Amino acid sequence: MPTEAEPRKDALVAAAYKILATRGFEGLRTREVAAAVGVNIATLHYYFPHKEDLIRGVVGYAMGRFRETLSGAGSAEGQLRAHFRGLRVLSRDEPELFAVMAELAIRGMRDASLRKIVGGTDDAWRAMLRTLLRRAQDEGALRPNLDPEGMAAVIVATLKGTFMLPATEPENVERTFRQLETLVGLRVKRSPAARTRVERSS
Amino acid sequence: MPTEAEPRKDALVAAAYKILATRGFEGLRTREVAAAVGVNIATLHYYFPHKEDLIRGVVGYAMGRFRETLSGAGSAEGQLRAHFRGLRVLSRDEPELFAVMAELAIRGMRDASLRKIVGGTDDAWRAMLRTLLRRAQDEGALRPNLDPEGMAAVIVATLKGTFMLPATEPENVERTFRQLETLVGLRVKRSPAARTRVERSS
DNA sequence: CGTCTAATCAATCAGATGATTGAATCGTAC
DNA sequence: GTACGATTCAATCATCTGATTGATTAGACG
Repeated sequence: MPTEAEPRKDALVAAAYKILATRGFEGLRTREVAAAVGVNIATLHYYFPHKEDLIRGVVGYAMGRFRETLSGAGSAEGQLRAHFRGLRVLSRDEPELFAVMAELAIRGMRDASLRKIVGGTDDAWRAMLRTLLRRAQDEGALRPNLDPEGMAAVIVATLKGTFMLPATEPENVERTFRQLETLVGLRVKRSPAARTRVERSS
Repeated sequence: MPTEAEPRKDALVAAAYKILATRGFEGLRTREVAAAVGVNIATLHYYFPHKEDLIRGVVGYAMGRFRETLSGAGSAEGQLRAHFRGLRVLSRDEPELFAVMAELAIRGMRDASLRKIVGGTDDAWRAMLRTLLRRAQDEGALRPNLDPEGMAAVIVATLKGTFMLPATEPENVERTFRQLETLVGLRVKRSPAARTRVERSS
């Protein structure tokens, strides 16, 4: 357990994480991080010689925090549902995580080593979804005419756009979410003013 | 035409826009903006008393630049196709615009007035897509069992996640794009092991 | 020419910011 | 209790950064 080994170090990372979530990189100051922990700036530099080192600490923490949510067990359909539910809960209880991830994603555009980390997590996420989709499809729980690879890419992109760049009311977030589930086949189409006609395109 | 009225002012905004795209808010310095135009800092402050004023200028420029791409004429299906094609081209020729939009979207989380602007553009985008989808649907060019409202939300979220937070290789961007078009019905399902059956939902 | 205004610049300020230094403090081993 | 390594702090540095000041230039107008 690396947690209790260096409490001060972890506290500094946690404080930086919080500030990064609320103020972004634009407003991340070493002094403020130290103050939040109630520690002298020199102490911060004792553990993290350079600001960049502290940032790497936050990156590791945030990415690990997110990767935790990727795990799961049970049927593929169940895991899929659990994954969606988990994200919904996460966005409600811990929106800071998405704020931090967004900051990191953007910074990754200018920082090759960070881009590698963020991209890796992204790829892992997409790979997990692809596998889950394929398995759920084999279980017969999903639309059969669905490309798992492409759909996984769309899901990841949609969730990133929804949770990491939420420029609108929560109602739109929920609508996006539901539509995504419908597209995958996890949700029955419940159109109230539904068209009962169904044109055939072919 | 507000463009040629104040060339220096526009040049400053353009320079700030460029720096914002490459360095983000984290690396936006008034001195650098002034230097890029070849002008004294005091001159910058003559036109933009505060840094925030300059930023507002960039916001207006970027948002206007993006809203331009939302226009269109012709059949709904044609407009939809044109819209997707336009975004593809834009992401290839002018990725800075998406970088700036991402910066603004994130900053909007902490700045109410900015959030209003970004959210407004977002809403307009979604509304346009919804209308287009509905019309294309009436034209019979799209899957009939598709909720325009929900699908518009998903499309916007996906495109934001894809272009504004591109943490992966371009190949994934293209895959996401194609899958999105397939979902809407703009692209024939070219699955080699294709299913010819078409399920009825009701 | 003289005056007024818009535009521009060199020089500078005040505060912020990442980082360093040298001196405590504290617990542990001898 | 002395010595030593690990922590922590007060004080300070060097630089950066947004902003201001006062002077200068250029053009318009009479």
